[in-house]
Amino acid sequence: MAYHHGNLKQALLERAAEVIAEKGLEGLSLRGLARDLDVSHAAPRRHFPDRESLIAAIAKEGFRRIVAAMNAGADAAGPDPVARYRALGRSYVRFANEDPAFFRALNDPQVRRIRDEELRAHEAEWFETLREGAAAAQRAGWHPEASPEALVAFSVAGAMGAGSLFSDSGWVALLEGGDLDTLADEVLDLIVDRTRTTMLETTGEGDEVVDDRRAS
Amino acid sequence: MAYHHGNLKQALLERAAEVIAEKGLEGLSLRGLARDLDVSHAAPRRHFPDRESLIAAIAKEGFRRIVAAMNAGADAAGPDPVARYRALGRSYVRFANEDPAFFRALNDPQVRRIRDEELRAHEAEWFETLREGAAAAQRAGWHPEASPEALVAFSVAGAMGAGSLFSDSGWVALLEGGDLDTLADEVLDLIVDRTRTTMLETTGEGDEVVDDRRAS
DNA sequence: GAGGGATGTTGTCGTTGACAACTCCATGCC
DNA sequence: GGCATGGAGTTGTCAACGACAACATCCCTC
Repeated sequence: MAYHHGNLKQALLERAAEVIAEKGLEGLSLRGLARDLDVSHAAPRRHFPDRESLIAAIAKEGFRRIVAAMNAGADAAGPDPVARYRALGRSYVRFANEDPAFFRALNDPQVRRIRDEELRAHEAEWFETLREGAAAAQRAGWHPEASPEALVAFSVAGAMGAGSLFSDSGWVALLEGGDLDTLADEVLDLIVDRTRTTMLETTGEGDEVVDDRRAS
Repeated sequence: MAYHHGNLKQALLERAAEVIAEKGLEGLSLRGLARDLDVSHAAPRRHFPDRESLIAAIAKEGFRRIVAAMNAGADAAGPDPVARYRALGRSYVRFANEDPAFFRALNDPQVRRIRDEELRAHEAEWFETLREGAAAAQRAGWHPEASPEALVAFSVAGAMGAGSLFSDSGWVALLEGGDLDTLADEVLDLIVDRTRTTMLETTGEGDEVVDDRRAS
């Protein structure tokens, strides 16, 4: 135990998440992590060949978590596709607030430049989660007039924008009044806009709509 | 002219914008700029005491430009407040595509951490531009049911999200089909959603609505 | 019990941001 | 005309960092 750390890779990832939360991504250094974990400055290299690969690993974990959070939120919202769609977005914003380190890692331009096959697969999975949620909502009568791809872009933009806005203290300071959670709910309402849903009379399923605001 | 550069400060800012466009913000180094401009490594220090102040200057210029672009777009959209509001967002997204260096600088988390009074003033000015646009649109009958602050948050989130989405080649690659400009227009339509505007019969001004898609 | 791979260490190099001390030069003032 | 002043640029240096190489140690397996 004196020589070998035991589980350095996991420890690096955990400490890295802490550092990102404290000082941001640009404050993350391999040597700093090594110091924090009492290993030599080159030890991290055994697990991550360079700084970028460590960041990529963090980002992958972030996508895993956020997709899991979104799916969990949707499942908690019940069967109605529009409610599920709303829960996807709400969970995304919630994640941005509750796990800012990972959220920042996901949207950091430095991360966005990384060309890593696995990372792109995780990105795509997140994207597809929103795509399928939007498509299901549209099949259930939401925005029947819009093109599916426009709804995808609208969903992605709305989620990323709301997440960025509410997780950035600088922007939040410019928002006047009220509870942030309430405001986020109102923004989600504007995005989802249930009045744009044409109720499908054939099934009647859309009539008893679950209120997903408190669901996740 | 051999000793003095003549206009090093401006040259630094211009070259910095180029570098950001090429390699991103993290690829920007004071020493690199000095090399590019054939001055000594410490020369930039006379104009920008540290790297952060240079980046802050870039970001300030970016906010100036984007506010100008948004106001110009709104003016070109005519008198209808909802059309003007839509043009604000459309101009923002257009700016994100046409001037990616400055757009990235604005939204970079590194920039968002900078505590610079002038920079915050510029941020606030941008924010207020959207706030006033949204408020005017609401006074003209747009989303009369929503709380004003929710509309502000929705507007900011929509603009930032759409800008981030369409200016990031990684996300764009996941969007299927079609022309990006058209898709951006459709997303703006979903955000603005003219059908949510209650026409004010008293003035009748809202009846002849300008189509602001081609306006800016 | 002898490899051999995985893990960690020491040492080094080039780059960078920050800082100090010095030099150059334009301008204004006596 | 000579000189002070301060803005602008230079050289030199330091600490921190990422990357790399060479070496050391540990553990597992055959």
